[in-house]
Amino acid sequence: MPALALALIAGPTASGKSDLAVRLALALGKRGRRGVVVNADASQVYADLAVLSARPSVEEMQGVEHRLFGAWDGANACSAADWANAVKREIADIQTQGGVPILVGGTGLYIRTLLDGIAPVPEIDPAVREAVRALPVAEAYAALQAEDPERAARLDAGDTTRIARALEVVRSTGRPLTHWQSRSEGGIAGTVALHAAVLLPPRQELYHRCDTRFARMLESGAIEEVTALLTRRLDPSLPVMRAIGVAEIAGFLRGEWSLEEAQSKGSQATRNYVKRQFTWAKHQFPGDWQRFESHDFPLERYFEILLLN
RNA sequence: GCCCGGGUAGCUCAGUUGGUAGAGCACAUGACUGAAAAUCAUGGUGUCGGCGGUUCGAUUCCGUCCCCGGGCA
Repeated sequence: MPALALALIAGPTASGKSDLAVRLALALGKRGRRGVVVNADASQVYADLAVLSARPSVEEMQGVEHRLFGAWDGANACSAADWANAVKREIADIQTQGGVPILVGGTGLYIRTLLDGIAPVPEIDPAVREAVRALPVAEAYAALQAEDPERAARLDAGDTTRIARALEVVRSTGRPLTHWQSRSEGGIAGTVALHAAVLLPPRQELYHRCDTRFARMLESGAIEEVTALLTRRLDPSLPVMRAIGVAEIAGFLRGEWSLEEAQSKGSQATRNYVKRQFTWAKHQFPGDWQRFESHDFPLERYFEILLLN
């Protein structure tokens, strides 16, 4: 049985990837195949963030089915593995119906987890997690040096996220992270015919688009969106609360800075993020995935094989 | 016009009792295994406003001019 087709359009924020995904779906439609766009972005997953995560609008979707956009309530944190499990079900479902899933997104870790799998670390005891995250970094690092010196040696002393993760894993599972990371489970790379394209438009152009994009968000409901989110009084450490723009707009709403400042902070955060995505896309995605540095990506030619079948 | 502040990195500002300077941010480069729009690492940035003077040596002291604030007229 031939491997089932899976398209992937990856790239940084503001690279125009969502639009290309829709165009690919429409092109498939013209040839009698059904393309379904599936979200591979960590923030677009949350229902609470339509404007701020630049979720495609109904018009932008152009009648193409989209899945896993706004699928999580902000009160629930979605991890890379959570997303991978959900997306696997969607992919299987779409393929069963003869459709072609078109993954689109910017979260490298999510995409890697889906394709290569991830270490089978058991669920972390919530009490352990809470206690670990309450520790100041220096203390957490000192604890890690005692409990998992091997991992501690490989981490920078200020890397709060990874130090907390390593510490919660040893404490909750009784084994160090390296033990679990010696193998990865659940990857689907070997079971699909993957057609991947990585978009990397000129940096300066992207930065410019980040600025206009955040300005437009402020005009089109981002402030209202954050107001609504704040009334939920969610744990500020939840991913939904850390999406770009939330803290920037919240500060404005609290009167800590002007709208103008909120805008420049938000644009700045977006640009910084784009740089990180760039570095990931360049070096972390498999080397045989084609990178496109120009803005006119030859969609139909590149996905020719998909469109012919 | 006079009196005060001030002029140092792209920005905001430290600092040098005279030995040509430094933080944060920006920017650049990179890392990335269950919160990843997260977290972190590394790295330059430079006529120290101009011109003179004193000095072995001035960004620092002196003179003068220019520019930006604020005040008084």
